[in-house]
Amino acid sequence: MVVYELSEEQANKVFRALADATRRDIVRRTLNAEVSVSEIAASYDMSFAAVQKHVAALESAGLVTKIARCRERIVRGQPDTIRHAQELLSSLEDIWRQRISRLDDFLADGDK
Amino acid sequence: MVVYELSEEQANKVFRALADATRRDIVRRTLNAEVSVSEIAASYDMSFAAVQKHVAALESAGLVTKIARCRERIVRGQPDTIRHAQELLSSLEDIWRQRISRLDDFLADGDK
DNA sequence: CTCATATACAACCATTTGGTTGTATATTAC
DNA sequence: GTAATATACAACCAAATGGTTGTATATGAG
Repeated sequence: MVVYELSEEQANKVFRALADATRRDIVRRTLNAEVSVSEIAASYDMSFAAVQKHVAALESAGLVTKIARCRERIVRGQPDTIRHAQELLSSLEDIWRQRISRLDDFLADGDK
Repeated sequence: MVVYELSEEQANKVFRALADATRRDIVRRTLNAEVSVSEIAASYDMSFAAVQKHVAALESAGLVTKIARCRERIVRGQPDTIRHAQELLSSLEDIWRQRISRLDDFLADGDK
């Protein structure tokens, strides 16, 4: 199984993009249904331009994509990028598990 | 099973803390073995104080804890917080899966 | 054609971030 | 006691972030 890992720079962008409640909410909405930038902007108490910037940050991180549909830009959440972030976190957890495993081996060895 | 979810503010801190390659590396090292702040600082081409700040950011996010051992402060990675972050990402993926599931239902309904 | 809508983007500004150096304190080594 | 080590933390600074307003362009409605 080939897994396309995030580069360090991509990982920075993805986690940075996720470090904001508004952006996480935009990701949720765009994973749940097709929405335009205007529709997204209508939900938040900030300017259209501010929401546009949040969407741009998510797009740059690969967490959403935009496609033109007539006048509108439809924003789509990208589950693959979320999965990549999960895999990075899993690799951290694995490091911890391997350490525990080594510790178990050491204790077992001490018993013999 | 009770899962302690991250508050929005905690989630912001956790993802913000993970959005830096040096900090991710510190998390890896502290999950792998017990290390002091000085030992961590020796690995990076920046001042001790800068590394101290990175550790403080990780501690504030709950990704590491510090315990005093004589003069040293031993930094420990906290796998639980990583798991909480994973769960947040899983909940995003679930939203997408539920959407696909709804779409499948709709298509199946259209066939009958 | 004209008007309204949807988007893009530049310029600006306050706050936060990520680094620095300097100083202080506690503990260990001699 | 003195010197070296480990940490903490304040003050400072440049760059990035997250918001704003203003302007421009493209598309759809009448």
